[in-house]
Amino acid sequence: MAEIYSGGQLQNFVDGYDVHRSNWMRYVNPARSAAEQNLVACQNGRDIYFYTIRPVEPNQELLVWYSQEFAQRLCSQQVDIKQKYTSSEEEHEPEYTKQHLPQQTWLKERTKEVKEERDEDGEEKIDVEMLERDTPPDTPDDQIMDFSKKVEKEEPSDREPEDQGNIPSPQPHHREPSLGLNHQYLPDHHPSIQSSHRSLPLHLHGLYGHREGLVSSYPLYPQSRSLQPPFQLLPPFSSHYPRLLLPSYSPPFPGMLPSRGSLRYGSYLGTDGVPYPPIGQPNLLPVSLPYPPSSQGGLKELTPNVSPPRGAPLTPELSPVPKASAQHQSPEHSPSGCEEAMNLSLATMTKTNTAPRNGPGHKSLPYPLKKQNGKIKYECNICSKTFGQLSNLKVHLRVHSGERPFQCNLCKKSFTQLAHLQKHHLVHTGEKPHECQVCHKRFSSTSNLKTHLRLHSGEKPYQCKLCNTKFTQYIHLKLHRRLHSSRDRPYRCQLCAQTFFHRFSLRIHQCSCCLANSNAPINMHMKEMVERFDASQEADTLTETASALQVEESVERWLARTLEGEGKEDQKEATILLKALTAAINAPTIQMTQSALPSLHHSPSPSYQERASVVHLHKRPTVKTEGQ
DNA sequence: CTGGGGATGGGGCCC
DNA sequence: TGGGCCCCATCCCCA
Repeated sequence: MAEIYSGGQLQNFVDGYDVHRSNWMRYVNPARSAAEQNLVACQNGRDIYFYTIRPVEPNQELLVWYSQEFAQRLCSQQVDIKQKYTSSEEEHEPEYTKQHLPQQTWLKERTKEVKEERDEDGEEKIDVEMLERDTPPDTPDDQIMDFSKKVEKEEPSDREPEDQGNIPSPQPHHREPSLGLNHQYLPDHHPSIQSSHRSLPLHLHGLYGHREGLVSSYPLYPQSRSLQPPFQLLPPFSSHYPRLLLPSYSPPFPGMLPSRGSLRYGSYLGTDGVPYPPIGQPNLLPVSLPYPPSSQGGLKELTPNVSPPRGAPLTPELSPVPKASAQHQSPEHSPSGCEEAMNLSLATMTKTNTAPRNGPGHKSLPYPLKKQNGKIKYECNICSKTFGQLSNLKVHLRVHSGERPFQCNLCKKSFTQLAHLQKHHLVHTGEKPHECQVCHKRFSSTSNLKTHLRLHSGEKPYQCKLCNTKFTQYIHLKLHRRLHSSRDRPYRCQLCAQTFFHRFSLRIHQCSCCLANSNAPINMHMKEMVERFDASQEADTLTETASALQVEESVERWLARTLEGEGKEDQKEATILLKALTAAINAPTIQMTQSALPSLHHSPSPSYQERASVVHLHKRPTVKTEGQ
C-alpha cells in the first residue's frame, strides 16, 4: 500500500492488499538491482503509474524498484553505492550492474508486515502491506509518492549565487556536471544529498518536467547507463523494435492521454500495429524522444574536438557510440548520467551554465556585420541573403560551410539543424504523429499531411500554364512541364529564343509580342497566351500550312475552352487578346530567314515542315532532360 | 505519365 | 542566443 500526498496532505491510499480489488500490478516484484530493474513507479495526481525504462522481452519479468530503504527493509540488503563512473572500463562493463539501487526516499518504514515468500523458482515474492511516508517538513511537496524522491522544481531564494544556476548542485564542491535536463534542484537538507547517492546521476529529472506532479516522482538510480546494454542487443531497425517501445505511445499518465481516451493501446494502433501517439501532443509523449539533454543541442553533435555525444537515449538508434571518451573519464566532464538520462521531452532541455560554449551557434561570425539605418544587417557574406535575426543567419551559414553538426547515430546522416535530425528520427522510430482527420491515415510530417489533405479537398494548386493540367504537388507539375520541353519545339524565335511547336505560333509570337515592346505587361501576357495556345490541342489539330482564318478559328475555340467558367474580367481580357492574336495572324507574313528556321538538333530537311506539322502534343516523343 | 507518399532542406518566428 | 516549432519547397521512390 502506498499513501498519496498532495500539498503535504495525505490524499488517499493505493492499496493492493485485497486481491479482489487490486490489479495485476500487485504482483510485480521489486528488483534486486538496477541491472534487472525495468519498471519505474511514479505519481501523477492521485494515481500511481508504472512505466518501463527499457524494452521488456517476452517472458521477462517486470521488476520495479522503489527505494534503498525499501531494499534494506525487505531484503536486508547491504546497499553499496560506490560511484564508479570515473572508471573508463565502465564503458565496457558498466559498474552499475553490480550496484544496488541507490534510490532515495523519505519512506520511513512503518511496515507492519512484510511477507517474503518464494515461489517454486526460488524467486522472491514480497508483499508490502504498509508503508508510511515521512516527508521532510521543509520540503515543498505537492505531489509525491511514497517511494519517490522529491526534487524541487524551483530553487529557493536563499541559494548561494554559485548554486543559482540551473545546475542541481547540492554542494559546490560536489557539483553535478552539466545536466542539461530540467535541472531540478536538490535541496541541501534532502536526505539524498547527505549521502553519497547524490553523486549518482539524476536520470529522470525533467522527463516530464512540464507535467505537474511528475517531475518530483522519480527515484534515483543510474538509469541512463542501464538503458544501453539491453537496447544495444536489439538489432537496429528491427521490425519488432517499435513494439518494444510501446511505452512510447502509451501515455502512462492521465494528463497525457488524448481526449479520446483511455489507455487502450488499440486506439493508437496504426495499420502496422504500431501504436501512435495522440495528435497534437507529440511533445508530451513520455518516452518517445531519445535525445539526450546535451547542453550542446542534444543528439550527436559533430563539434570538432568535443567529446562524443552525451546522452543515453531511450532508443538505441541515437545512443552515443560507446567509444572511449574523455568526458567519461572524470566526474568533471562526465555526462553524469543526468545528461545521459533519457530525455523524454525536448521541452525539458535547457542550457546549462557549465556547458562548453562551443556548440553550433556559439562561434562568432567570421566576418563583421554591417549596419543599415542604425540597425545591424544580418547579411550572409556569401549569398547576400539577409535575416531578421543573427541566429537565423548563423544557421544559414551552415548551408555554405557544409557544417552539419547534428548526426543520427544510427544511420550517420547529419543535419544542419537539430529539428531536422528530430524529424529524421521519426524515420527510425516509425512515429507518425500527424493524422488525417478524414481518412485517419498518418504521416510523419505536417507537410506530407498537408499534401495529402489536398486529395480530400480536391485542391490542385499547381497548374500547367500550357495545358491547364492541375496537380496537387509542385513536383508533379515540374515533371509535367518536361512534356512541353523546348527541345521538342522546332520553331525558335531568334529575338527572344522562345520556341514553339508550330510555325504559326512563332508567327503570332513575333507579331504580337517580340516585335513590340516585349517587356510591356500586355505583351508578357500575350507571350504566355501564345505559348499556351501553341501547346493546346487546338493548335495541334492545325497543320503548319493552315490558313490565317483556320488559325483564327482555332485560337477562338481554344480561348473559349480555356476561359470557360472564368470571370467577366478574364473574358474581357480574352477578347482583347483574341483581337491581338488574330491581328497578328492576319499580319503580313514574316519573311522566314535562315535564323528563323526550325532549330532542331538535327539538320532541317526539306520535308521538315511537313514532319513538324504532324507532330502532336500527345504523340510527341518524350525527352527527359534535366533543367529544362 | 500521373499520382501519392516519404524524406529532407531551408528559413521564419517565438520563447 | 539558440532551441523548438512550424511552414514551404524540393526531391525521390513507387504504384
